[in-house]
Amino acid sequence: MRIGEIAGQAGVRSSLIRYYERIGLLPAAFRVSGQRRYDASVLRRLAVIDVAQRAGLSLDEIRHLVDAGSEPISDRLPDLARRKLPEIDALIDRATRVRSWLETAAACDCQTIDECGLFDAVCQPVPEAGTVKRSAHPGGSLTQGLRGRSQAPTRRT
Amino acid sequence: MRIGEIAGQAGVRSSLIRYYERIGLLPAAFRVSGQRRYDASVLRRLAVIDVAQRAGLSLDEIRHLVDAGSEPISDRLPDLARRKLPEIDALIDRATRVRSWLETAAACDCQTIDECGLFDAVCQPVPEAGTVKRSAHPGGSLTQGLRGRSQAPTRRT
DNA sequence: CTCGACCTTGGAGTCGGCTTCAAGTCAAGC
DNA sequence: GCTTGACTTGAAGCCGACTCCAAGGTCGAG
Repeated sequence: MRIGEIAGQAGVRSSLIRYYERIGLLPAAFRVSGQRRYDASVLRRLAVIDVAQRAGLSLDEIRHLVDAGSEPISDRLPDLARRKLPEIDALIDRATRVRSWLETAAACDCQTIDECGLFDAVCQPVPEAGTVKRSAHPGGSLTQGLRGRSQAPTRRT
Repeated sequence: MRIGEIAGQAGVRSSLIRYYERIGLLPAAFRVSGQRRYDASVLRRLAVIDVAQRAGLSLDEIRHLVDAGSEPISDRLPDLARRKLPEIDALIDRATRVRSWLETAAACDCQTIDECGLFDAVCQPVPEAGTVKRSAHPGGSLTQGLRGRSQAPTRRT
């Protein structure tokens, strides 16, 4: 199949497929007089990339995972997986909090966000609510610190 | 408290707080001869923004939620919440799939990604595995279509 | 043999989310 | 009064993830 067909079936633009190839997320496609030809397996790959990315992995991280698959798995895969697990747990946790709050908000008629319990729904039980203060030791702050950010994707389209 | 102190406690840069104020995510701070002064409540706000953002809401969406709180809740809040719920459900679902795969990967010694079941762990049970083909009707494709992307944040720092 | 649809490449542009920089202001201690 | 460190602003820069564009190549139907 040519790139346009793949793109159509995957629901992405051809430019994205070329871009992924360029940055090493997809292996260089087989060419017929310059034009890329694919078999259906690239659709799986694209699906995996999509899900992983939406789950908060960067293209670079995904590339490591996927690279590992094209040749004997590098010893970096289990390491990466172990490093990434707590992050994704945190993501799921946050998303769950926000979800539950959104659920409330979808039905409520409070006058302020705080009446809706946004903060409490969304943040870890803070040691002393009201006394949201803390010694400014770097990294240790509100709800285990806003710091240490390094999450998730940006999606347009 | 001055901006630097808030930033320290929240574990972010002052520039981020100014930026959030600029784009309307934080209300314009009270000034003392030009310099911003805050009370601790802004820490809650920052925490909420952080969690929501990491849960996949854009700053713009968060602004709508948070705007609504500063004045009587706009009628857009429940709407936004209802629109956002399925998205966040999808996010949680994807993250959960990836999580379970990562868990496997952390312990495995397979030779290829596919042996690790990346695709199967990460994608919806596809109608006919192997027959990953479909009529290219826009939006309807692999794993309910990669299309319609519009998720989650980008975080550096 | 031409036409139109589709493909190629490299490079520039866009967008969200920030940070950095330059040039200047403020306040507290010596 | 002067220095020092934290603050101010606006503008520019950066990064990830893409898309778009121009100038051309490929190919199958008519």
